[in-house]
Amino acid sequence: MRVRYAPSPTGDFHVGGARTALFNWLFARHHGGRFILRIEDTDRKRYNPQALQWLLDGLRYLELDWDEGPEVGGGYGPYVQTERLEIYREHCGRLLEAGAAYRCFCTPERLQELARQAQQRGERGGYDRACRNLDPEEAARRAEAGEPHVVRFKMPLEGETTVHDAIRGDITFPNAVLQDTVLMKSDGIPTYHLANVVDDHLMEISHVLRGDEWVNSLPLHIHLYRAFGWEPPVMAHLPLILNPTGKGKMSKREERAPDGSVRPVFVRTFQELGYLPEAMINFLALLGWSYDDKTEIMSRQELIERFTLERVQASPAVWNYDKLDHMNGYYIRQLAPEDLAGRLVPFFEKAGWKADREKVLQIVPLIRERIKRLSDAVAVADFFFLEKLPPYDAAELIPKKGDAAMALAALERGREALGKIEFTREAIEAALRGEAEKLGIKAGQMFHPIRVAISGRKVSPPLFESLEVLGKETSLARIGEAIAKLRGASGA
RNA sequence: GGCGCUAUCGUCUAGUGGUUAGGACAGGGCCCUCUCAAGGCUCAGGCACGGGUUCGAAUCCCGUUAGCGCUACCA
Repeated sequence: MRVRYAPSPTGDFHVGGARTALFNWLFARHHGGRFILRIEDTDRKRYNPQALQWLLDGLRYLELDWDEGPEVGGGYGPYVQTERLEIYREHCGRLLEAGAAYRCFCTPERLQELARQAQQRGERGGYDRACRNLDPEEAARRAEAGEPHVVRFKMPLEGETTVHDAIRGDITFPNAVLQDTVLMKSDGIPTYHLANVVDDHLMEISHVLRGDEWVNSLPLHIHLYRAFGWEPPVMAHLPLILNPTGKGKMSKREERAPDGSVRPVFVRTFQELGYLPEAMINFLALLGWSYDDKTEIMSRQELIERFTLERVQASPAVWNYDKLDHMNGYYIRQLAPEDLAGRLVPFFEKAGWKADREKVLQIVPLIRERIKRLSDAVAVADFFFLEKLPPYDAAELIPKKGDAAMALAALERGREALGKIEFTREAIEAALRGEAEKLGIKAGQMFHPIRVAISGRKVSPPLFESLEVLGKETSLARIGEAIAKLRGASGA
């Protein structure tokens, strides 16, 4: 079995595309087939030279390896469509010769006018097939003379076309609504339809798994295969991914909110935010596919073993960031501490901190249950790395049902007690609890000011462990700063 | 507008004629607890509507409605 993922390099690698790639990849790996990557760059206007790199990087991040395609080659190349132009021209010629297609000399202006008139009538009608009945020999002469033209496919005018989709079953279209679609543009570059069909055949693709937005062009594709005298591959249209709002296809753009947060839609952004490839794969696999009534967490290997087309959903799926975050958090917690530490280091370094592995390894147990994305660790663990704590208000130091005097007492007694002990988790806890008791305050009221003093925040990783990792010197210094801040604020 | 696809908790889904309609995320509560998490227990929440077929429909058929997609010399 041979399947392909055939993206168009027009922009950033989108999660919708990643899902399509993943289903093809899982299908190939499950059946021991080949996964082919083909670049469909026939749209010169929207071509983006960075897109290919984004795509390749994204596939590598997700660990979706391709057996044939760019960089790896293969026996059916080239795998970039603009390097195959001669092949399409030759095949287009065959269609022309067989009378299955015709040259159309209608100008863009005429087409526009046609559309305008249709709209005036409240219709949407397409091309009027004015050139369909031109004498082929005369048309050939005009083309020879250099007259600009496109090549259109001759769709049947009457009756209906029934096509088969492996997921949806038979689908029937009245031929009257089908268009004489352009196969070859006036610049000699084929449209998607021609190039795609020709390549899928020549590359011996056995199963086409693509997005649902293509079902309406399936009749054209099937007629193309027939016109060439080819057997079409098994066609399967995957359910679309919808926006979290449920309104429309998943957005192709991501905008940064004023606070810098993003709702990622590009694979690159998910990677930058610290989504684990194993979580992405697992989540994406469940978007339009399921294994049974209980199992959701599945390794790459399990996914490969279990993936079948039969269990692919026909209905569209709404993207759910909460579920992805949950899953990513789960996978983060499953990571061995050394592994997690290694993955965290780049994020800390990007924040500008000296993050040696040893230190990160100490921090990992304190934060692994508190992050959903690797990048979250930066905000959670900042106080371990920062030389100077970000400014906070003295009022933050005051515990619940307490006042400045209580905070001050807790800090002063805490500092004194901590100064006298060996800095281990157990000793720290014992010392702090002891002081709380002596002061006649609740343990929480004792811990709160110290937490804020060492982390600069009301919410932090576990206090005793944090103190231990921070070390005696830094801890006492920060408590000292808090005392000074509190004294200053109380107007002394 | 036309054509096509789809329709089970808010969301992802299990379910293929007989089930107390199951699970997960999100939400509520309780437990654990130094904050926040994580974890455990638990509650609430659904077969779009209307007709058939059948002894019996979430499951099969038809219609309605709704959502989405396509309707380019873009893919």
